[in-house]
Amino acid sequence: MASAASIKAPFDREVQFASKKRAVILSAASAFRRRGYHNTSMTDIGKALGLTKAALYYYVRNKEEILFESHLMAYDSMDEVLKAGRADDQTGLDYLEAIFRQFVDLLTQSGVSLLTDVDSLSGEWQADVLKRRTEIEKRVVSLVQQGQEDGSIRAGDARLHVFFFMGALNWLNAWFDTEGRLTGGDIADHFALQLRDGISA
Amino acid sequence: MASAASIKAPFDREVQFASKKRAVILSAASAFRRRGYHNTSMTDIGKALGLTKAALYYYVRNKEEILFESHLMAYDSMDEVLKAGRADDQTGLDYLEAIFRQFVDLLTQSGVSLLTDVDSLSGEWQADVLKRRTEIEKRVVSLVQQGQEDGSIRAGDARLHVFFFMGALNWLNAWFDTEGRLTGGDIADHFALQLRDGISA
DNA sequence: ATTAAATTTGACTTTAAAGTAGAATTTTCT
DNA sequence: AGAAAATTCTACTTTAAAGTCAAATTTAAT
Repeated sequence: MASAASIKAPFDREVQFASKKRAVILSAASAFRRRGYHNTSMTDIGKALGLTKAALYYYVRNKEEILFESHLMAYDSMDEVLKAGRADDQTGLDYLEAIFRQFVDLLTQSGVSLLTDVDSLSGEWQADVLKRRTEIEKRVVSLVQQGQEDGSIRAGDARLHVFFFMGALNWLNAWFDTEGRLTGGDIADHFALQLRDGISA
Repeated sequence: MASAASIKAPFDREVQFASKKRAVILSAASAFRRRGYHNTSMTDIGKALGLTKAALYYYVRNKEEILFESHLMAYDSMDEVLKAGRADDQTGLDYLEAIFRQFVDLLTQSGVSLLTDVDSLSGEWQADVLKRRTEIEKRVVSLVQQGQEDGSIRAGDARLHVFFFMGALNWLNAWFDTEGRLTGGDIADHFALQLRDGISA
């Protein structure tokens, strides 16, 4: 069994394989974000890594698996963010803001892509991804509700509150990397304020 | 020349042709919104109208033209909204809110779809669509700036203000028709408030 | 009723991209 | 060095969907 922290990791076959597979998925995800799933061919994905299309099939079963894993990676990152607990002195609104900032950071700085091509996934895989997304949405909705209970967030349909600012997050993918003069931090600051003012009590 | 208001319109061949072509595009746009451009085949589009795939080619040159026209229709509607002038007693913020409400109405009630598949358009067509979108964005940004000048909207990068709430608009497409219990009006009300609070001075 | 134009179709070709097979190469281990 | 395993390649097949075309049908006017 290979431990990620092991000094031997670079010589461990499983670790090698996993990290290459990960590279395939990350690179593809970035292309999907920029040009869309269907406008990115397996040949393109290979080329970006200096590989031939056929070589990719050593790491993944098919193209759909890449899309699937791209989605999972994004949701894993978001779950990770959501894991961090809330400090006792934080209001619900403060906490929500902190989470949202980290979401923005993920998208602008960590190369994580929130993809919209769920419909290109079939059956089971699509269901899995939608489940993950719904799960995260529910947790964010519940954060909003906590804020409403402690009086830091104004009343109103919590789900609509969430859809509004999650839209900003998704839309980020469409324009961000084409806008050179704004840093991820700038955007996080701005968006956090707009989120806060938009729903504070 | 066929006038749309003419009593003879139903017997006018050009009018017939135009309205059928329009139906093709609207129906396709709705499918694109729900399942995505590449997950909707010409056969699907035909079937939805009780036609065979080949019949569609009587109305459009190719599939891409449908996507192109879908985009244009959406932007035409938005331009229409933007045409309405501002009343003298309206603050910049009030005016922006009114515009935004109408955008929401378009998407929830008028069957207009704001598509994201710009990358599936090639060359000239893609450029045209992006130009239209940029144009609209600019006008909205300028509304925000007017609000900042009259003191109704707080300071800050006007483009970021706009990207935030335009994201909400785009994201609407992804979830709206799957949510039966909310009317377009509900959403417009809620979103208008969240927009307003998010950027008011 | 006939005719001409408009509309639609069934049956086809084309195309782009996914996916596969087996050979070739590189890496790791002894 | 030699063998075995891992990795990648070239060349191919398959597939799904776009797009075409000549013929059939429908519609509207004389």
